[in-house]
Amino acid sequence: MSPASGSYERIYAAVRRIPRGKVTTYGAIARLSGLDGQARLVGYALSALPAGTTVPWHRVINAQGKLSLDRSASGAGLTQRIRLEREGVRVDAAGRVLLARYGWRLRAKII
DNA sequence: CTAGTGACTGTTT
DNA sequence: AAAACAGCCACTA
Repeated sequence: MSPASGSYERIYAAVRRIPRGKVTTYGAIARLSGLDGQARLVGYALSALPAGTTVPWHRVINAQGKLSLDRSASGAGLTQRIRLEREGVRVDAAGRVLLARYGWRLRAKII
């Protein structure tokens, strides 16, 4: 891998700013990275992360408050869930998180 | 160069 | 509440 694209670095930097025990959405990371409206690109960048990365990618979930990797609960999906719970973030059986309680910097869009 | 794809999102069925 | 649509843009073939 080595995309050599500066966008990835900005995305990773934004993800590292998420405090422990908090979560945020792909759209919010995109905005913090100067890539407003390009949530898809954030997901693409995270999928390219190496295995031993220090980037807290597990704190990034979708705008519906659910884990995007939840399906089949295997591999990364299970890892994300375990890491979140270890930080004190409660994850629903359906892979849902209460953004109203654990969300980080999600205002500034409503009204 | 074109075409297909995706760890997304908001709106409309 | 769940599914379908369309918009968005970088990456790969």
